[in-house]
Amino acid sequence: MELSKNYIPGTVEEKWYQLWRSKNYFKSEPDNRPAFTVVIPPPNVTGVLHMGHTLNETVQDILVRKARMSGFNACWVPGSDHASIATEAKVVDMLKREKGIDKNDLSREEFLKYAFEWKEKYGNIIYNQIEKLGCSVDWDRVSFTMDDHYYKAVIKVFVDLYKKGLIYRGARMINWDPAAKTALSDEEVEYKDVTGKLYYIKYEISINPPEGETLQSSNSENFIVIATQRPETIMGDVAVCANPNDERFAHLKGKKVIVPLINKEVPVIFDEYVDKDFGTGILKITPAHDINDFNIGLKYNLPVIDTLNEDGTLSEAAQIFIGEDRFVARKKIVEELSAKGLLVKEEEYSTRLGYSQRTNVVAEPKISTQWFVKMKDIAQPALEEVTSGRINIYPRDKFTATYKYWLENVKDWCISRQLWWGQQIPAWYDEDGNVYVGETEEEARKGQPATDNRPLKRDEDVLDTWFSSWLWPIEVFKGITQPNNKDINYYYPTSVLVTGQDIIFFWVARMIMAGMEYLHEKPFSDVYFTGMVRDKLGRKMSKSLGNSPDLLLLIHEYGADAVRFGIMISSPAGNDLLFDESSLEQGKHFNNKLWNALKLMKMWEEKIGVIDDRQPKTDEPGSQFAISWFENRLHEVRNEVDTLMNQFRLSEALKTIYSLIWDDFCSWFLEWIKPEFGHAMDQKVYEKAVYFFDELLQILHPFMPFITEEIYHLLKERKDDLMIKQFSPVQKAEEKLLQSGNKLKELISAIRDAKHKNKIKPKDNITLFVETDDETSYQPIRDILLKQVNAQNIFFNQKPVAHSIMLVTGKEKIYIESETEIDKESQKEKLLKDLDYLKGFLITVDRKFS
RNA sequence: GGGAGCAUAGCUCAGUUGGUUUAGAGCAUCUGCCUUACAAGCAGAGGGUCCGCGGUUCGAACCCGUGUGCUCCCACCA
Repeated sequence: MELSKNYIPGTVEEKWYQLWRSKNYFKSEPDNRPAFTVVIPPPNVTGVLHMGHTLNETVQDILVRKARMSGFNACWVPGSDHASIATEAKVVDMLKREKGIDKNDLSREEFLKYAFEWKEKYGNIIYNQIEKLGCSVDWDRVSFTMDDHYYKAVIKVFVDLYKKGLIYRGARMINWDPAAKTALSDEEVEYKDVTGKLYYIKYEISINPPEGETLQSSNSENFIVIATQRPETIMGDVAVCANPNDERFAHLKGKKVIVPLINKEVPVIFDEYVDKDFGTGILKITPAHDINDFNIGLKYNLPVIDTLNEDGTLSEAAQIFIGEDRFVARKKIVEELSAKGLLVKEEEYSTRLGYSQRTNVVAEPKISTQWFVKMKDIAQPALEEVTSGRINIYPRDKFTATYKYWLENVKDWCISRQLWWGQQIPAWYDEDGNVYVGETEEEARKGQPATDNRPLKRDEDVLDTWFSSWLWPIEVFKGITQPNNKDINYYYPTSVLVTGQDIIFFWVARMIMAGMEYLHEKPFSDVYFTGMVRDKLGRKMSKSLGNSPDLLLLIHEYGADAVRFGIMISSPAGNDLLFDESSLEQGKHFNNKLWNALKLMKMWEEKIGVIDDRQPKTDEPGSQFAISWFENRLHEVRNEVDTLMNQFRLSEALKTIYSLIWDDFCSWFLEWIKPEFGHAMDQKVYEKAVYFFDELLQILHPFMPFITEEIYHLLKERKDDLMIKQFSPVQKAEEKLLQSGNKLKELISAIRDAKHKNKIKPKDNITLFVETDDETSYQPIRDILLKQVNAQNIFFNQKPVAHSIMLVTGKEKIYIESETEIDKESQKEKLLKDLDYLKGFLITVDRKFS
């Protein structure tokens, strides 16, 4: 068979993925074996896989494949998330751009039709990418958070929590996204440091002018200065507030001030909340647009004047600049204040603003009636699962504290969204505003005896995406809609969750809550957080920077195995990963190394039994030594790799395997058993080499599934496939053999080095001292040395003699080049010490013939 | 403001209870080699006040203290 010069991944990958799939290797059904279950963190249905997904998916596939080969019934559930706000934004945008349709002109049903069409059209992109990456997911279990049963489960959970009193509706200050025109949860707001401006505005003190007189123009006596970042909200002011201990404002007790531009009188109030030393020491109270002001407003029973519309423009309540965008209005108001001499100054101010995670616009604090989940009680069991160690988080130090802190201080979760794409809240209202909750309208009515047959109107809003994703590990097995079914009983709790640290609150914590609430059991035993993928300069990957590579292009260029290799080798557990294409290059080279080892083996295979006319091979003992050494090295590495993988140190596990294959197998073992030029390969030795190669391919397979399967089949004709080949039990390595092998490697390196540096001339005799009486123990070494270092003469002795002596120690080579005996005390001492350390070898270089 | 993590070669990182490490790997750099599996390779080389300072110890990259720098998370200061 003719093998190509280099490994070509493309067709090989396509071939094997289809074969594996057609043989149902990815499929899982409950059986007698222990389950190893992983649910994929569902990517957004209309998204594409970015490098972060690639890392997560690769990690999961490695764990799943390893488990599958280790006697587990491995089940990896793929799927996607409807991602309500993100997807809806995309559909709205598409409708406007491609069809010129405004969402407001569509009915809910019409819009959802477009949205589902969009999902059908683009929803398969991620599945295709998951496939190309080689992920062994069970395609018969693809789940989507808007599947019929899933939708029902979400509704059922809402109703259930409502009945338990854990869901309530109320007017609260929430974060509002003026672009998407929906409420957001606190977690969906990202705070960014920005340089803003602080405007110092004059508020005149009302002096109750007699009828008919206008207000006096300002002087230092009759106005105060208030600092604000948001002059466009002054029309919503309902008071100004100072600290009661602040002497400067004591004279204002009982007075009123005039809000500029709209000339509205508001009272001066006093509260300890105000920091005397910040700004001007007095602040305006705008309950509708600031959470602190809102709280103060509640305390002093102040009115709430919302001066903004849902889209962030000024409302009629603002009286001026109605309909102008909030930022445009700010500019105009500043101009007008300035024109009227009411703007004292403006200064640069560094602050933090909340941005909507999805639309990236500044979120607006807004009073709004929304649905909330009471978190305190359901958070408690979720906290205990982690603090008790029943759920392990990796890396532990980094995230356990964060997790605890959030749960201990958890706030209620705003779950209603003013969108259409998602599970519609199962609540109905009558004309009087009474609320009816039930899975259907009929049921909702039933729950409330006081109702007559008045028509009810359903709540227009949908639920937060995370209110569906928190059921993911349960409902992918229909655990909510069909409790106690065969799948949920077998697969739950799942084994490990692999996900990004950025969704620890959004998703991980809430899944644990849902698991405890509905199955009274944790949803997974281990949580492994991967780091964030950055570019090689450490920058976040983003579309705008153009530093986020296209996964399919990378696979096309390097092959899926090389992509997997590259991303794993540079991925220290839990730390951010700096993605550099050169690591993919390294993966490609590694493919080729494996490929060439295969080529060498195939060459040998052809020559087995072919007798040539030269001397029969003489290196039998050498090969035997090589075999027993490598066998133990293999055991050693398998133990190491198991330990590392159990600790999720996958990057280190891969490095260990890489060096086992490249260095120990290719550079040492294959060289040691290589027949001398023109000689045939011994059948038994060859078979052993094939066995080792098999083992290596198996250890590597979870990391690089395609090339390993391909080589497995090219190496030998066989009926089974590597992907489902079961690992043999791990054996303990024999220390002595490992050491002998290492010593021999050191020895060969030392002699090569000595030759390189001309310390040994080609015609030199090399005398090797071995601390043993047993000649057979150094015979193999002699064989290997003869072959490896091409020494003319190698002699063995049991005691060191004079002349030039080279000591081979662990790391360095010490040459004693004297012509005389080693009688100096220091040299003797050193020699003895090194001899002890060496437990073995000494070489002398006899310069007699040089 | 509160909390967490990190700091080791040009870059990315190992270094598991302090002692077989006068500090290792991969990548990058430089120098030789197209040697009959592999130039996607082989053989070599250079490169480090283990962030600074102090302490514990026979012995510290590792433990303690302190300072500096970076990163992340949380938090309502106009």
